[in-house]
Amino acid sequence: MIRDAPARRVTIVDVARHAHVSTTTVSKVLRNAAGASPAMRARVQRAIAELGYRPYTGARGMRGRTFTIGVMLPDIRNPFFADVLDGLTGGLRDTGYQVLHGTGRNGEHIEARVTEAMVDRGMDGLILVAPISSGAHLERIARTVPTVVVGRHGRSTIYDTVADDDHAGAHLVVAHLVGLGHRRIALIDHHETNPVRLAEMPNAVRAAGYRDAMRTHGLADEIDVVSTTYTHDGGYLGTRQLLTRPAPPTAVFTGADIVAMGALQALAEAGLSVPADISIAGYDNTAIAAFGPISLTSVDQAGQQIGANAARLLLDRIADRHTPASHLKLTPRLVARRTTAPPRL
Amino acid sequence: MIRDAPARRVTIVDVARHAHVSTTTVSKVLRNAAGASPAMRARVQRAIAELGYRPYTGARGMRGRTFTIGVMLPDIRNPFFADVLDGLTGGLRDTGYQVLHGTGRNGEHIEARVTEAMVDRGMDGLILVAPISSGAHLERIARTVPTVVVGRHGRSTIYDTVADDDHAGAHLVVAHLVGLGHRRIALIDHHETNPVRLAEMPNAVRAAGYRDAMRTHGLADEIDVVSTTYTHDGGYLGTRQLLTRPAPPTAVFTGADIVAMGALQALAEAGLSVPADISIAGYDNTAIAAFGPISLTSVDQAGQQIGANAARLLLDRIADRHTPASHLKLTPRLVARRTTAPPRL
DNA sequence: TCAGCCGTGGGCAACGTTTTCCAAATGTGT
DNA sequence: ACACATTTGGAAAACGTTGCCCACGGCTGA
Repeated sequence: MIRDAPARRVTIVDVARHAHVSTTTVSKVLRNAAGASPAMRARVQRAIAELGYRPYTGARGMRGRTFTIGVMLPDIRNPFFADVLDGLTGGLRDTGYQVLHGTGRNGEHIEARVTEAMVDRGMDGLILVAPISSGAHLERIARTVPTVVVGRHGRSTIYDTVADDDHAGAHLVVAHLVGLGHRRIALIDHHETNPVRLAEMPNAVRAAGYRDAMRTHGLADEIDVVSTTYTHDGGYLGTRQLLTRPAPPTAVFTGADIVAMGALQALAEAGLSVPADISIAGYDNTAIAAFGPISLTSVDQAGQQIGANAARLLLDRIADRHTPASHLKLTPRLVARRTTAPPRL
Repeated sequence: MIRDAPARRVTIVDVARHAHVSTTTVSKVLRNAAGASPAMRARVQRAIAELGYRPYTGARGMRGRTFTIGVMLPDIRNPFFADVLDGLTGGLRDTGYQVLHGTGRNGEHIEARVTEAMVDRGMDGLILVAPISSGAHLERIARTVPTVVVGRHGRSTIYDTVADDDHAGAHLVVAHLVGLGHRRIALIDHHETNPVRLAEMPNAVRAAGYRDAMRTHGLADEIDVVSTTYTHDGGYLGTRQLLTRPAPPTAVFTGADIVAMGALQALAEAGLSVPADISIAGYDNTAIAAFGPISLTSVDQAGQQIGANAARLLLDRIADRHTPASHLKLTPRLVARRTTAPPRL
């Protein structure tokens, strides 16, 4: 025989029998609820340890709680989300909640599947990181289970949000580049048509911030936006497109570090050197930006803090569903590195 | 009032009442089990759609299945694991299973918490990617729920495994470097003392493969191993250590791409250029290795395929728990790029 | 015509836990 | 010693789903 018949799981009934008490008492000890004497507690604890009992979450769920927090991440490859996740798990440590995550893959359909799967599994709270779902879907979810949305700028009354101040972040970058003497500053943006998302998604807000900052610095005529995608390939293609301009930009602001990577690759292939020929700035300050040989100027939006705050808000929301929704906006910070310098001449 | 009282979830009873049938019939339709006429099916389907009913997984779990596959990832930052996850979810698409993952953080304690949480949640199958837990723990898990272990070389009779042939991979790298003319080829390894893991963990097998290959090429005397950790910092520190050698190596094989990143940084700081002064090879062929400005020579272990195979094995294992355990070993491939070249002189 | 057989739909118990209620036991103040 | 409050432990009913049964009706074949 290759593997034993899977031994029946130890249940609360087994523990009760083994400790010569009722299941009620065991349950009280488990939840350390009132109504069990210290002596009983000790006895039950011992039985639990001896039998290696672990409560079955499915059954607990049927009575209301699963001690599980679901986290929807759009993309496991973006290290910024890893920072957020670190902050989250840090904030949820020692709370008795277990964090499980699912990947939405930046697809509306897959994202809906993941979030509904989490609801179906009776999770006690949800954290949705940079979701692309419609506001209506988000509100429907949030009405069912306490929810915090990270990295999106809507001001729902139903769910809390934590986001980076992307508008300010874009201003930081433009100000930095203008300060270095640049005027032809282009933006590589993530193409977006949906009007709701156009207002709420970080990329849209960054783009708006860029336009606004350009105008503020009297560079309204130099506004130049290429719409691609927030991917390595998007940065590559967008940059190639920019290089065909009659007067190519002297600096490119990419809305995300990965996009900047694609841009760097396109520039290397075109034989242009950074920052001598052209300056590049990213957004997110991911580990790769800090990496020496790359040394990308970027905007740090403090993923860990965002995650930690989201965790805190979620715990508050679970504790009381009736307080008004909070909307936190964290201030970003420019990290100037070696991919930005004054333009030639 | 800020948010409505969370509406009671629609249950199978509601559907049954709405369709004027029994819950049994609804259940049959849900699982498309035999014993329901086409007419009934249609009626029930309509009721389900009208009410927006979704089965509650917790209750299903109590009857045996949760349609959930749990994936333990050690570290969400390593893009290689993202490849594995892509392969996994690809292989599990359209099976009705939902994938949820948890992070073990390369900590024995946290990893145990995550895996047990998955068991507690009644998951139908588990995929453990590069776990660091003891073999005993893994077998205990696998006895409870169908389990596939990815990236570890033990040959358990209880769980299936899928791994890269790390021994062969190390041979590929050494052969490549020797072919370029290198003799002083050092290895940066992950420090490991636990004897079981020493035999089973990929890093250990890579190290063994390195030693073996060096001997094969008559370079037994040149074997030089620095033990640090498989992190960026580990690569940085290990490389600094190697540079203090009386006769520093002309080539460094790092057991992972991230380690190579740290190495590159240390070399850049030391004013050495790659590959003119020293060659560097990594392992995993992560996206960053392929990235133009880096262009790291690496070993591709086909994360997607590993994941897809793990998914297939798991589905087989769920279908039949009694077939003997399979142990797949996938052949890696060297991807030579611009960080390796013949040594000076 | 009738025994036997399917096919169809439903009743009901079970899964493991929490929680409400209740009874018994214990303690307190006279 | 007695009434009364408090503490302690347990019985039992949920929670939502599945799957084993069974009953009923219509058909088949002799």
